Amino acid sequence: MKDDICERRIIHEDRLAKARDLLPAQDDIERMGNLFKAMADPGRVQILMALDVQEMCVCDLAALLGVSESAASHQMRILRNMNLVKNRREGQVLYYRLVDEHVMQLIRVARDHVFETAGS
Amino acid sequence: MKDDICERRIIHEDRLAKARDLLPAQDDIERMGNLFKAMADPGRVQILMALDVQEMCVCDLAALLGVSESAASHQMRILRNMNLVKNRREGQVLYYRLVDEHVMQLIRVARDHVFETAGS
DNA sequence: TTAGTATATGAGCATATATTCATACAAGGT
DNA sequence: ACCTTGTATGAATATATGCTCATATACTAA
Repeated sequence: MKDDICERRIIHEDRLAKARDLLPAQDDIERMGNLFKAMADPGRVQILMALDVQEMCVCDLAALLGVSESAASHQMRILRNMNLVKNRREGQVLYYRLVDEHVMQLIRVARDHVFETAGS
Repeated sequence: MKDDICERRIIHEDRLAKARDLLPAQDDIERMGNLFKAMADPGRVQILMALDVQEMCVCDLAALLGVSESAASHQMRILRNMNLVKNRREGQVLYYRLVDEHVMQLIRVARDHVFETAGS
């Protein structure tokens, strides 16, 4: 039975074991990465910050970002797929808003971090 | 004097103005996006979660992720550049750790979000 | 100094991501 | 029924990202 990390140096086996112990399932890790990926774009950060204070429709958001409505719609799909926003239809207009508190918590911590580490 | 959003529909000018008002400078938005970008990879999420409980060196992290040490080093550079980790040299070994509380706060909120929206 | 270990980094390649364009769908007005 | 508006989506293209490989650097030991 071959060790799958055979050819690799391991300086601290204990730390490795401890790390492996506390990590969530690969599937959850993947989803966390995807969540951050959904926020890993300045346009989408702007969208989320804007949606924190009010509902907005796609064409408003497109105007805010200065991009086409198609591009904005693509962004919204990414945010929807990652469960960051939900929408409500009123006639022809879809109003988007954040799904829950988590999203804004992430935004706030990120903003704090950026402000505190400014210029480093 | 031409309006720079001339050809675009704007349904709610008031909301647009309000959103523009509260948004941070473009530069900060950019840095927030880059922060999330730094976390937008399952491997780096694992690294950050591991570093929350203990210092680890590059070869430990490479073993944890099951990737080459070069690949791990590249990941660490990304995390370093975005001010998520710092290191301490002890002889030939560089021990990495998280720079501050923000990083783990982001990880925790993301994990909560993922757990709560599981299967949707 | 020479050799060895731990890590960093640049180039090149494969894959992923974002935008544009064209088109499709959904709702409302006529 | 038709046309218009608001939004969604697929394909194509341009850019970005992550990996590997080769090489460079930093430190230790002999």
